[in-house]
Amino acid sequence: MDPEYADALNQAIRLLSLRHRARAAQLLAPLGLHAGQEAVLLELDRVGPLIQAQLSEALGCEPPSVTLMTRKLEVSGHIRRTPDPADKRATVVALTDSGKALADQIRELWVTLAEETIRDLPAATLRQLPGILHTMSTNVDGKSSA
Amino acid sequence: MDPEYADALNQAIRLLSLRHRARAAQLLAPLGLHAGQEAVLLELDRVGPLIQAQLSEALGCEPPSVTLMTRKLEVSGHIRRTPDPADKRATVVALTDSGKALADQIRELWVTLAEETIRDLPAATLRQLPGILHTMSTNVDGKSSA
DNA sequence: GCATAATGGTTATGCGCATAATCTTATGCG
DNA sequence: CGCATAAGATTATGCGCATAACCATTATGC
Repeated sequence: MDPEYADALNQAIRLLSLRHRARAAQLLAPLGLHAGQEAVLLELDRVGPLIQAQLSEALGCEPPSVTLMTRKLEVSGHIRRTPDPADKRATVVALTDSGKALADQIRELWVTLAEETIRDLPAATLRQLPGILHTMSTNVDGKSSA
Repeated sequence: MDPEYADALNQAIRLLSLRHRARAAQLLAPLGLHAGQEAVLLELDRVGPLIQAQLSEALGCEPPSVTLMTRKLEVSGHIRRTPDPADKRATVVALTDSGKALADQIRELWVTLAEETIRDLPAATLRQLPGILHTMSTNVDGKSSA
């Protein structure tokens, strides 16, 4: 492959990551949230209470990160962490009412973020875009291939 | 816009960011580099010595981040930081020989990373992809609009 | 020509991510 | 059973990013 193309591609992905995350942080700040925490709330709102291991899998980040993030969301009052009666190792994490309310607000913010992001892209591109991004994610995911 | 589409899009971007960065980190680790440092070396290799403010602009991250990253790359011996004689506030950053050699290796790694990333994507998509990513980046970049 | 603003850097602090090591509980197998 | 192994979670540490506050230098405008 052409090294210039490779460089342009990797750089573009890196820049998009930085900027998209930065913009998300701007939008989430008024809610008292930091970028990354919204994924926890949205996931819990989608599928209900989860074990931290399941949450880790869903978020695509490692267990230690989940421990710290959930702890902070707990002290903020948006999440409840209770020991799993069926498995004494596990702790199940669930949304509080405040967390549910926040999830709704996040979803609204995310519509505006998505609209900003795709501005001026043709409709045909928009139809393919989620699939393209998903393909690239799984392509580069070490856990599935290796 | 459809909230589900927005959610899927934002989530896909977040996941791609995490995974692409994680894979980059895996590839860079044997070189003794951490994800993010490669951008410094590649940029300096592209355009030559830079003031930190210019580097900050080019990398898309804030000056304090540049201070810390360049310091670490300096102690690793891949970069030289010298005071700018023309402007006593500025410090100019340049690659050492070791840094140049590393930049070459990074470019090779980035070809394999890019090839992995775009596996199974149709050629038509590949032609548009850099433009799409760039459009989204600038769309979501606060500094241009706000 | 001097006060004021703007620019370049750094320090301090905090968050999200990572890996490595450790502890506890579950589970599989002889 | 009992014991080795796996799985869930945490602690410690380190990096890349951010913002806020601060200092030193340069540029600006009356």
